[in-house]
Amino acid sequence: MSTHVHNQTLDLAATLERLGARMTAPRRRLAALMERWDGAFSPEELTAALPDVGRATVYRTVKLLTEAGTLCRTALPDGTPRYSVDQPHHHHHLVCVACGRVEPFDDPALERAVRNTAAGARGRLVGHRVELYHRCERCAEGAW
Amino acid sequence: MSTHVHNQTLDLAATLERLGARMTAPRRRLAALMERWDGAFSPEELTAALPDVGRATVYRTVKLLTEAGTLCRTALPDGTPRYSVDQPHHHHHLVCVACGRVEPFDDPALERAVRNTAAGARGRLVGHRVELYHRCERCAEGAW
DNA sequence: CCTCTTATTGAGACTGAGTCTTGACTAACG
DNA sequence: CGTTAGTCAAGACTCAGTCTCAATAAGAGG
Repeated sequence: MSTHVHNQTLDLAATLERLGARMTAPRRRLAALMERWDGAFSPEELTAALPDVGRATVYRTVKLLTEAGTLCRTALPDGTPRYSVDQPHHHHHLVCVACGRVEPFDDPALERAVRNTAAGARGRLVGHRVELYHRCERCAEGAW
Repeated sequence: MSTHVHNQTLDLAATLERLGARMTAPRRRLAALMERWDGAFSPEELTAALPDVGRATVYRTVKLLTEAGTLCRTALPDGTPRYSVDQPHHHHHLVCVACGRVEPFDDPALERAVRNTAAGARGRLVGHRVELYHRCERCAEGAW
């Protein structure tokens, strides 16, 4: 049993292993940062937090982890990207319109409703996305 | 009764009136184009279709109409913008993952489910968005 | 350990969407 | 008509995201 609890959520080593990719310092630093990040983030924010890691590397790593299914990408209606460490199961997003924080949630009743709606739609359904916009407790208090 | 049926959906004249803005040739051309456009569009597509209208004008007009509530903006998960002539009532989007076409839909049962989920969420809910991704009939046939 | 191969890196050039600036134009109204 | 303020097109600018390339270092095999 080691002293440090290593990143279980991202499981970087396993992911890279699976992809046949190398474990490098920038990747480790990025993974650690995402892990301890509170909520969702954009590549820009990661770059700002790690100025000595090249922009290209940040974008490459985020893309890599997204394709590996480790990260989950979404976009606000204005197109701003939000990445978050993916929940292994199907889920949706609760987005704070003030601070941009994204929390995952899921609700079986909602899923059922979506499936029912889908049944009525023409064509082959391949997926769906639900986003709830709110003002989180923190922002509601602060009256931003 | 005039020979031409004018744009009822966009109701450009009324919208501009309401904003105290002027009715100009580029705006008329853009409105007509959006009106006859099949599905959702991006500013880029409008620009390509009307090469002699300046890019800035296209973006300004789209922004104007969006703020006026005449257009409705959304973004695919990859951030690509999709604008569509807004339905006056609350609705959601059925997006074809192959051709990018967006159709509005609404479903009272789904709305109820969202409202129920919202009731369980912390903070003040200010809105929601549901997107169903499918392969539309046209694309399903064509096997794109 | 050492060496070799090859993936990965950071710097910076590049791209393309979207915005801003500017001088010319014109809609709207008297 | 004449005036004037909103709007126009062109093109400079910005900024996120991608690509190129020479230098570096993982990690496998000796």
